[in-house]
Amino acid sequence: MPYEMTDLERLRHSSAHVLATAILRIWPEAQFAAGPPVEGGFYYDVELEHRITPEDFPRIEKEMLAIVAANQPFEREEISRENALKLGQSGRLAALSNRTMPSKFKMDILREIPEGEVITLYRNGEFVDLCAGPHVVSTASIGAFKLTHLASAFYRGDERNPQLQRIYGTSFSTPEEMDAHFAILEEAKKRDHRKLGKDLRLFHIDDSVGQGLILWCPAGAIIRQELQNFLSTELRLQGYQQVFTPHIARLNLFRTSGHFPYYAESQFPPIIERETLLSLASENCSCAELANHVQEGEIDGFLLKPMNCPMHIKIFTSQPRSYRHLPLRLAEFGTVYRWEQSGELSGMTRVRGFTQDDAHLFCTKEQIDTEIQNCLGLVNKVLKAFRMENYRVRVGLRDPASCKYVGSPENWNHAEDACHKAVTQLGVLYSEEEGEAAFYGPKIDFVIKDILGREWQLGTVQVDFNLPIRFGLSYTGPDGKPHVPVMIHRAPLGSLERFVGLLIEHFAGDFPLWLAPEQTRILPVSEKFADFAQSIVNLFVQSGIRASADLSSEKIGAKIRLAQVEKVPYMLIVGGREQASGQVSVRSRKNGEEGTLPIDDFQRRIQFEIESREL
RNA sequence: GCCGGCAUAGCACAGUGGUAGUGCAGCUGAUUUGUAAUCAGCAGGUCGUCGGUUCGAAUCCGACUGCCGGCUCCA
Repeated sequence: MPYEMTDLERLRHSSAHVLATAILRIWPEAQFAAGPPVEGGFYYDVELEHRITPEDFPRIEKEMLAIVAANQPFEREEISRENALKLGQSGRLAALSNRTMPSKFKMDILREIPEGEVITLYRNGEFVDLCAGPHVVSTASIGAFKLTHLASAFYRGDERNPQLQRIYGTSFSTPEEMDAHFAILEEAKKRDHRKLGKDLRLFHIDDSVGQGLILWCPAGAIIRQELQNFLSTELRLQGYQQVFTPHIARLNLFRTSGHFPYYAESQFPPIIERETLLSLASENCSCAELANHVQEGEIDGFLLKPMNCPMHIKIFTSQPRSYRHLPLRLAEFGTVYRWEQSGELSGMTRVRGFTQDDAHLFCTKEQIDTEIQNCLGLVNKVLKAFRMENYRVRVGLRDPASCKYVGSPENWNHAEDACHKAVTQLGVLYSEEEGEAAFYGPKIDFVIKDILGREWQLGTVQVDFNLPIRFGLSYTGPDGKPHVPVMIHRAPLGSLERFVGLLIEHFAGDFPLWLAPEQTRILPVSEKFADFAQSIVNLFVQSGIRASADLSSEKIGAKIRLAQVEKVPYMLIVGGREQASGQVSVRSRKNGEEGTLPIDDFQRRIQFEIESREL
């Protein structure tokens, strides 16, 4: 598929060629694979005996600078497949001259190019590369560049292939743009939720508890609780009912749902009952045999739930249902556990135990369209409440070539149609992507972009024609006959862990008042006014405002500084004048001094700000 | 999981084979303060864990654990 490169991508792609040229000047034997532009820069994958380290960067950058200064034009040349292969055989592709070793990766890539497609070379100076282009006019167009970091990557991302050294860099047409880029990176580093989470004591991950398992500290717990309260209110308004279900369930439940065999690789291993284990041990059962028994369903056990749906289904089936009960909307802040690969874990955004703001809607086929629309409306409303508006909507459809999907084609068509209609009605930008559906049904994902341009999947709405069949769900219709309901899974925030992680970065730790763990701090100018300060705290706490007093013997400047650093939204400075008049001197974190107000007035003001969830 | 880098006090860091340090935070005392850091003292460490080399290891070697960056973007 032809893809239009942006000007910046073209510049960075050309920068990758300059990087390769520079590396070849130092190590002529280097073998290159792919060198594309990426978000924030470019890279080139190289196979080289010498292990490149950051200490090599100045040397490579010096050569790159010389190549840029030499103003080498990029020349495009069409070539026949035979001649390209000949060049590759003599090591001339991605090289400065002929070499003893053939350009193996380039020849491999060459063989992948479909018959009939135009094959092109790009040259700058002595460097020749097999490349579809396009490129900038000349190396001098690269106004600023810098090598940034190293990584390793398997050729074509397949771990059976050779391991290559990946050298990352970035480039821009002017030094000013590059400075701005690094300034943004610096800012992003300050906003990193892993750093802020530690500084502001929001959460903690402890090795002795386990990788990817979040401990919510008191301050973080307040934020989570506020989010849950906010959502719970919305759920009540939209006719949901909240439920609670356990963290584990019998393995057979997940065999029925299909999660166990299908997601086995991404689940914590099953828990086998002690008696079962002892009896198997007495038969000298090996681990392999045990695993086989579990796999084949010959013994039961328990599983940490990877999904909440089967439990909600069991609440659905706990009593006879009729069409009058539908739609039945069961919601739960349900914690699920998934076995993410250790290298994939990161802070709160990629974890092994997380809490979904989950719900399952049981409805009739006729109700699907309305329910999906309402779900999308809810997600939209929630994201707007945080002014997280930099997102796109992705509709995941079947991959027509794959047979991994469960459910009849008719049902899939119906579901995909309903998603399409709902997204269209929502009136937001969306893309429909084949192969992105879940195995049980099509889905609509909300993908949000963070400050670094990384995309995170948050909210999701998924239609499921499959589970109702697997669990034999039915309701009595107006005709008095049983009918199969349709299920919709949906989570507006996705997971509270990931959402809070992104929220920390979104607000850079400066939470709006309604989310702030400590909303206001009373700062007496001296210990003489400690009692007055404490009385204000008591008053506020009784009214549900999160307040505390700094009764240390520090000077007022130090108290203010500490409150600023700890990102407390409001500071109330109190001394003799305030005590005499029953007032407080208000200082806001954002705007500094805001003048003196009667205590009641200030209290009303922030209560309004809290209740309206002002940003 | 794989590759690379990293691991020293609660946090940020110094210390490259010879008695483990600095700043902030903490505790104690003094100070009683008016809008972003008052002063002094004290305490805090099996230098991630285990093993090896050495007269001697935070430092050199190995394994493990954890963290960070990558591992999709293809000529």
